[in-house]
Amino acid sequence: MVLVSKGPWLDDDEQKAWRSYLLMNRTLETHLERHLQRDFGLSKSDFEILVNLSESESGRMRAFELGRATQWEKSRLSHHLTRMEKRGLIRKEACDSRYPEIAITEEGLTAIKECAPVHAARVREFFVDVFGPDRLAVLGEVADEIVGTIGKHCDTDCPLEARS
Amino acid sequence: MVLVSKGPWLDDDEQKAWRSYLLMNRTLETHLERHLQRDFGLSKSDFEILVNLSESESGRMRAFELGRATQWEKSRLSHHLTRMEKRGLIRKEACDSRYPEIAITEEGLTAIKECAPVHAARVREFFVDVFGPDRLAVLGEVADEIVGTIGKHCDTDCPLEARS
DNA sequence: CCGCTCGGGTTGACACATCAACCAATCGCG
DNA sequence: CGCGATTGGTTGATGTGTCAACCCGAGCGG
Repeated sequence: MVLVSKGPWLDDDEQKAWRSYLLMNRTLETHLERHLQRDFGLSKSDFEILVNLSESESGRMRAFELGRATQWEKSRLSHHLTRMEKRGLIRKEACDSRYPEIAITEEGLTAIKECAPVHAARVREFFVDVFGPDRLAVLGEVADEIVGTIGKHCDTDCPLEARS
Repeated sequence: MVLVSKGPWLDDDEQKAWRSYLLMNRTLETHLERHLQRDFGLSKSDFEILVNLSESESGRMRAFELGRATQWEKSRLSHHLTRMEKRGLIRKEACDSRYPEIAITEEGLTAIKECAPVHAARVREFFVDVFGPDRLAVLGEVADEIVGTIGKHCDTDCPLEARS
């Protein structure tokens, strides 16, 4: 346990930074997601699945690989995959006499190929370019530290099932 | 329209930073929210509403002031307030022969007073202290820039109703 | 006075996330 | 062999967010 030097409460600067961060998050997320939805009819979740599938060699993965890649809970994954199948973006194929594989469809492939560059451009415009290379590098470092810190904390603390 | 110097796609460093950022977000959010829920039975949304109410002088606000403060859509706000009323955290009072005011209840007040310091401590531990003052200051700046950039972009572009 | 629009707010339908319970094939081990 | 534990996956209930439609009291032009 770290001795908290300044007490548990946040001082004004810290509050301000934290709230700015929260606001940035929400703004970025809703902006990106709104456009994704409006222009291509895809949600952030759809996008994430399709990216993972399309980046794999065969365009097909076992569900739990997707789970590992996305860090989703299995039930969320299952639900979302059935919804995506209904919309024709993916297919569940029972190939090797066991658990099904998830395959991207033609439709899903064209969808992701259309929207990925546009999405990347938006990320560049509103995130990468505003940060600039130096500050972006710093952020990357800190982000990894934070993930590491929480990870360590959880190892000794909370019963997350989303571990490898 | 800015001429994108390096093309729409992200290079490796940018990809890495962006994905680190996304992962940090998810990790932080789920961690904080999970604990808030587990320890106090409050969601992030509950917390946000209660903070705003408890920070106001009278402990009561008009719904659309909450809307302005939280940047939520009005329907989300309405739904969530009715749910919170059912749980006894707030009350809707029709006071001045017009639209109702939202008042925090005793129960809501004790809830927020209990959980706020613990939550703040977690934010300090996993966010503020990992960043450290310098990097935190930088982040605050960038965050505001990004919010500003998206805001400007939206003024001339998208029909967000969540504007003052 | 009538009919307008407009702003604050509610409602309903639907998409989505989470939790707990369940199912079924397999593996370890007696 | 047999049986319990584990693993990969599904299901249903419930809480939450979003969109579009609606409601209703003001203000206002005629």
